[in-house]
Amino acid sequence: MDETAPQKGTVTQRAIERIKAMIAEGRLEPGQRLPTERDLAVQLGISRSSMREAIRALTVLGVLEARHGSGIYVTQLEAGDLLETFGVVADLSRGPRLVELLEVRRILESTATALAAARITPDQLAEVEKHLTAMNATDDPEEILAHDLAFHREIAAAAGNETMAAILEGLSSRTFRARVWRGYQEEGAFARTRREHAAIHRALLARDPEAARAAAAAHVGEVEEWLRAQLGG
Amino acid sequence: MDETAPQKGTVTQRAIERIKAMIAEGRLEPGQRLPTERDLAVQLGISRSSMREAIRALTVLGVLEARHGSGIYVTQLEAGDLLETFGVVADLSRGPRLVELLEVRRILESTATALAAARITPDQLAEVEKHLTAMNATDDPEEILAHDLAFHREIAAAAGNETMAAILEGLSSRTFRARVWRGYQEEGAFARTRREHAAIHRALLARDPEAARAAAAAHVGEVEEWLRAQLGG
DNA sequence: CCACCAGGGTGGTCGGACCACTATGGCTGA
DNA sequence: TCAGCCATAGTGGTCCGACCACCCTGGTGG
Repeated sequence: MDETAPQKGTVTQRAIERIKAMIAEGRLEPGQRLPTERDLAVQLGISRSSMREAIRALTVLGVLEARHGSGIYVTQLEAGDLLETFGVVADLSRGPRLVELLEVRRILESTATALAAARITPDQLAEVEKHLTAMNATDDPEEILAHDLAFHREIAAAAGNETMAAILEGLSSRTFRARVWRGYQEEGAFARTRREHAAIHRALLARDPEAARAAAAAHVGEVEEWLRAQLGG
Repeated sequence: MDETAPQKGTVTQRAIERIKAMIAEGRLEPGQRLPTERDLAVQLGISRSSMREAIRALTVLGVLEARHGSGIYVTQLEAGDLLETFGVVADLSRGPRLVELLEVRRILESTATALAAARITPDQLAEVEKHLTAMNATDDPEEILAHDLAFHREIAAAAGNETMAAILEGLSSRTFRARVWRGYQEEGAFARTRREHAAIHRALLARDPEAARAAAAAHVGEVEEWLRAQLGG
């Protein structure tokens, strides 16, 4: 019997787990710098190539950050860092799963908007209004989309739950919305969208959580139903 | 002027984007096999090392799957595949962010339970009851935790939204719950937990969505409040 | 005292070699 | 004839060593 080798999975996978464990146990603090790739490889008894694959994997997960010429650092491990990959799900989903994603977004966005109605500050509200106005003042689809995203992002931020905001960000990522919105807006949904945004804004202004929840749910629900019909027909 | 090189970011990062784009554009179907690492490296004009890092990154994201000796394949791109990384967020989050995660879970889980009350089949209900009974029949914390997880997983599955179920799975991952549950249950919360589970089951049995929503929200909310108090004190 | 810059150290890339595993096809034996 | 075995080619997994591109620091010269 040989008790030295745990030997499960690839060495790279083990290295990933080891580093994750070090962070989870607090032996590596957010923002802290790690040893060199070369040193880490020696410590874990693997080659630099395998270690680099592990580091790369943790980098795309938003756990580590590699700075060329400087070193490897643990990110701040904030919601935005770790949930950036959530956008990948939205970008690679098609068909029925798009509807499911919109359903999740409807649930979270309606709650976030309700919370925002109760907590939003005058400054944040002004920011929301800025994007609402800008959105209605142009005909450029690209610009409309940008302000639309910012409008909802500000509201999510005002809800005071960074994690929820980060998830919603992923569910509304540029490429995801561009794919769905394109067809939706081409059917002349601009007027309806404008009305729904106005309703959300009105609820925020009135600090009415229930109205805000309903308005947001209806807003996302419209797109959801349209997409469902697209797939069904 | 040289129009050949886009030259943004590292070559590995570019390779990741290229492959993601191929999948998003439908040039690579779910389950399909990719060219070999060596061929892919030649196609994208990079070294095999860099290509391997790109593949490893997409592997941990649940987009690709490498089978030793066989080849590299696109996953089915189902919710479970792509959202597996969501558990990392739960595992590496601490302090206030844990509360935020529980808040997200409360929102999604209450909705999922409400949907389940309306849609659950007799078979699924029997499965839920099985875990409920098993959970109440043992004193082994490990076993209780396992059945607790399964109890909620079955309910989430009955809601009929795989994406939501996958997110909840990540938010309830074993290590995440073990960390929070440990302290919570040590304070003699077993009885309360048992009562709350019974309430959820009763609502499912009565096919009462509103009661189910309330029971699930209260269930998660209890833990949420306890954790908030832990941090505050 | 400050601005500059050269050097060492870091991550990024490359090429090649070998190992571990899989899958295929032909061969063997019933 | 055909089922089962097995050599083998091809695949991903690992390692090594070299070089490049970039940063940061400390010394230098003004």
